[in-house]
Amino acid sequence: MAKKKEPAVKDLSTEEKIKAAAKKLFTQKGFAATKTRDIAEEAGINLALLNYYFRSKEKLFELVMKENIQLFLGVMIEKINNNPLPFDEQIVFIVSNYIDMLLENPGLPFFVLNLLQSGNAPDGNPDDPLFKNIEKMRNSFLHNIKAAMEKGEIKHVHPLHIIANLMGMLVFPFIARPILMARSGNISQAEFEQLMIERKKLIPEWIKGMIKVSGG
Amino acid sequence: MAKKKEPAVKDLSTEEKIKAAAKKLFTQKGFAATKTRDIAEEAGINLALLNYYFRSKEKLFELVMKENIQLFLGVMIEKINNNPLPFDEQIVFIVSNYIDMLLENPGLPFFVLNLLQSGNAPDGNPDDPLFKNIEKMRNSFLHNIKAAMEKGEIKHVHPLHIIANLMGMLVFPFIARPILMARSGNISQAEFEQLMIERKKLIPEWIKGMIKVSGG
DNA sequence: GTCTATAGGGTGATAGAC
DNA sequence: GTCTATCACCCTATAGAC
Repeated sequence: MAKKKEPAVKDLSTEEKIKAAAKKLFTQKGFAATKTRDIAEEAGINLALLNYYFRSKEKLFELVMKENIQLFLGVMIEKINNNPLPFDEQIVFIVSNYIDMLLENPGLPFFVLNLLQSGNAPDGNPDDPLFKNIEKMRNSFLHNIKAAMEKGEIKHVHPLHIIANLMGMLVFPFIARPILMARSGNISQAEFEQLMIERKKLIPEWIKGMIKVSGG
Repeated sequence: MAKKKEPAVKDLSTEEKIKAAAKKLFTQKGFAATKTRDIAEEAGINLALLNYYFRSKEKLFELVMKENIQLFLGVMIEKINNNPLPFDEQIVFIVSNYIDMLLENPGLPFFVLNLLQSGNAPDGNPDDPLFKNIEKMRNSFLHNIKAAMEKGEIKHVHPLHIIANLMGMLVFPFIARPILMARSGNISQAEFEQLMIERKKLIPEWIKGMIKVSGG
């Protein structure tokens, strides 16, 4: 904390500039397709500085990308684990927070998917701490779904259907945005965001419709 | 058609072997992360043959990947355009065909997303014929949604919500499969397929719940 | 048609001056 | 801390023998 002397004027340090540029390019194009030279150019710095601050392209990738998600995941896992909330309201909470996060980091889902697909990313294997944390969140939520089912609070379907639907509805618009916003039917940036905000209210309703105990 | 002499015994020609290997690797790891050397090895042929049959890595990519989807898209677009079916049944048709296709080509969604993300793929721009065809399918479906709304057949919501939800529920399990099938909660290959087959029946029901005219 | 050998170009990383 | 210059490597693509 006292190690580094920050300039009074916060005009983004070289280190921060690199991180920002790297984040942009990595999320946009994935690991393999991003060149260190592109990052240097985008940051307006010299190529050598990249290796001076971060040991390697891999290390930079790991650092930059994970900083974002891990923070978010930590909060979510904690909230999902300690929940006295009825299931309906858990959904509302998850949806709202997720969409807020995605609006701020629209490139993140694609990055995570790339990571999971293994091979494109430097450590896309299941032992990756990020993977572990996503799995953890999944398991916490899975646990809550099962609990709600046993209480008769929600319908009996395979819990993975619920997770797949919830996650799909949350994340898909962000990765398939070029299709949704296709040229001819044109949709502006503002309209896209408006739709996503609408979804904060709609997704919980849709999910509720799926899990509602119908028979009594 | 008469240009090339096919061997009587269909023991996969060198050309076919390359295409098969390329398809596997490209869908698995994306364009940038796939090396021509890997393709050659996977196909059990010499590296030079790859350039002999297909002019370049790019050309091979384009050819191999698009062959699959374009065929499927053509059928879907035609069916969606000429449809005397009520909206409910259109959904059933789309869902059923889509899931069948995805079970046969599980790597395809990720490939398309990579393509759309532009930069990773050689021609991930919106002028790409594949992109055009996806857009075409989207627009056809969009048209049908609007028609059904005007007939009062379904509820009034922004049509893109419906498309996003339908596509998300169809496609997401295939791209996020490593999460759904995560280690600890383990799910086997067979169980995954079983779930997807279940979804053929369930997704139309869920969608129906979303678009049902409630008031009368 | 299939191979070996290599050209030709780009990428990540570092040495060393300032 | 920042730069220039350069190395060592790996990749795609091709020339040329068989």
